[in-house]
Amino acid sequence: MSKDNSANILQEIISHAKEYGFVFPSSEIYDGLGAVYDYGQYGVELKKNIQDYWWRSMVQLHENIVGLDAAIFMHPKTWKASGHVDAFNDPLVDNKDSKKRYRADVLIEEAIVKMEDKITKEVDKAAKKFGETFDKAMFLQTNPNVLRNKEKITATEARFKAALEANDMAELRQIIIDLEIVCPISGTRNWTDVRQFNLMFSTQVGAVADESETIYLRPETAQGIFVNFLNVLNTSRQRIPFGIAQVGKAFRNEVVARQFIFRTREFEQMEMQFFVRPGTEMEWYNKWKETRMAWHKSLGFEESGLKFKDHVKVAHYANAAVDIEFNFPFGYKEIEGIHSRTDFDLTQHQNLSGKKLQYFDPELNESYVPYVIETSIGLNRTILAVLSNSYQNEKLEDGTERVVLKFPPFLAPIKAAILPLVKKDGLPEKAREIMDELKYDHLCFYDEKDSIGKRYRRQDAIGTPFCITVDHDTLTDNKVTIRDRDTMTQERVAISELRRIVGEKVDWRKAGR
RNA sequence: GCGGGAGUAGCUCAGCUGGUAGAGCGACAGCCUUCCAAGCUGUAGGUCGCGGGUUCGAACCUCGUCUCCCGCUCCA
Repeated sequence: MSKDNSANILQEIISHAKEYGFVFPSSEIYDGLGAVYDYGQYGVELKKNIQDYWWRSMVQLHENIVGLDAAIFMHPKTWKASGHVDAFNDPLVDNKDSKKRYRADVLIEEAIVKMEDKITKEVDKAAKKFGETFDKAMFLQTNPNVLRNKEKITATEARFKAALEANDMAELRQIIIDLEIVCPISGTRNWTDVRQFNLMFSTQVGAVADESETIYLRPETAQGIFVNFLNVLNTSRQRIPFGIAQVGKAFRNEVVARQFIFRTREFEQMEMQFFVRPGTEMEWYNKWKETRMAWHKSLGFEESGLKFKDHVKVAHYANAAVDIEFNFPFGYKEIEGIHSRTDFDLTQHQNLSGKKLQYFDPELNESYVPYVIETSIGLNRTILAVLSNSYQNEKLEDGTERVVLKFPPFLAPIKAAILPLVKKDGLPEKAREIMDELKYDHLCFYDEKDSIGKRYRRQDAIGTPFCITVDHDTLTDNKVTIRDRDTMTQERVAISELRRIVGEKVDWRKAGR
């Protein structure tokens, strides 16, 4: 697929999502707010259905997983403990010629490594020259080249450290210039100013500014689970291994937030932290890897549209990490991450809070800080995946086209449309009767406007799996036709059977089958 | 932030060498219709992203500005 074509498909999906009430750009009447989106009448249903399905799959189907809904605001120390305060304050700098962006601290660190390499080379050279008589310790202490480089490293590190601690961006830039660091792409030293990038949004707690305290909007939901570990452990009668699941908003000041609802500054995560005995973490890591992949397949995603991608470089809190990637219109991108977080978070919280965050294991007769396997999926990304997987512009045999969203029935916003064939002869009244009965089980849609074909296509466009049509025969035989969205075929069934038939077809147990 | 593209009706877009806005689809109301968007009638909806300049006159030329989309580093 060409890049143009795939870009067009994303554009089509964005237009369709807006036109049919799935996703609207935020604050559109004020020219919009970049990379923020609102979910419309059908979007909110789709979102809720995906969320419910995840919750049921994780909490309802696993006796050893319980739910939690922790607040977005958390004690500031939380983020000190988690490492977010220190690890996600990246100074960024651009090379004006190559247009490439770098982390200023990484550039400087790399430069320091280069200096160290120089020393190593000098030592190797000398070792060759002097052979067996070579005294490495002596050489390191006396060789002028080595000493000069050593001095440079020490000086640079001191400057670097001081600049980082003082948050002095101008000084960081000056270090880059003084070290004569060049862009590996363009080879030039044409650098922009260094700018601080803060991952976390901060805000003030307290109505009076003077008395207020800066707190953060959580950048991940996980920490709410960790700080409640003891509370849940003490009240849920769960024993290790067990998990805590949570769905909620998280906020990150992304450098660039793009690609529709794929990467936004405000987003929703569906996370589960699974606490295990140390030493068994890889076993559970692999189990959750497979379990989560199977879940994605159950959404009707093509097997070829999903793949694992191991992290080469893992985050500061993890010892293993893998992404589940989905083939979006713009390529394979991460939709879920599975991390082995070790005992990093609980240990950190234990240290900072002074509370013992441990589990007494009766089998081992000892206490330990549990290890954690995290599954973390982006709800908004899943919505986009479901949308792009479902969106189809079909060419029909009769030469016409139709746009249809082939959602798995259990995810569809509207489960059934109730349509009187014509708007007279008592058909609307009969259709209303059916509507009033079915609406207690499912979200249904009543429509009597325009030709029946037009109404079918309207429902196709929002992914309604079933259209129930009341015709003249219905008045005497109490039967209706039920039209299948995907095959467009119809079946005549008794009204009394509708609840059962629709109920079975939209049952989430059907997922993946 | 840098580079590229684009802003005209809800959506997709047209609008000539500048002469103060149009289509299709959609929406709404009604008519007609016994099953797959294309029958008929009517209605609503736009200070052409915003501001300045040139001009008798700007959607169109010019300058500035804003917003959105795509790419780059970060991540669910």
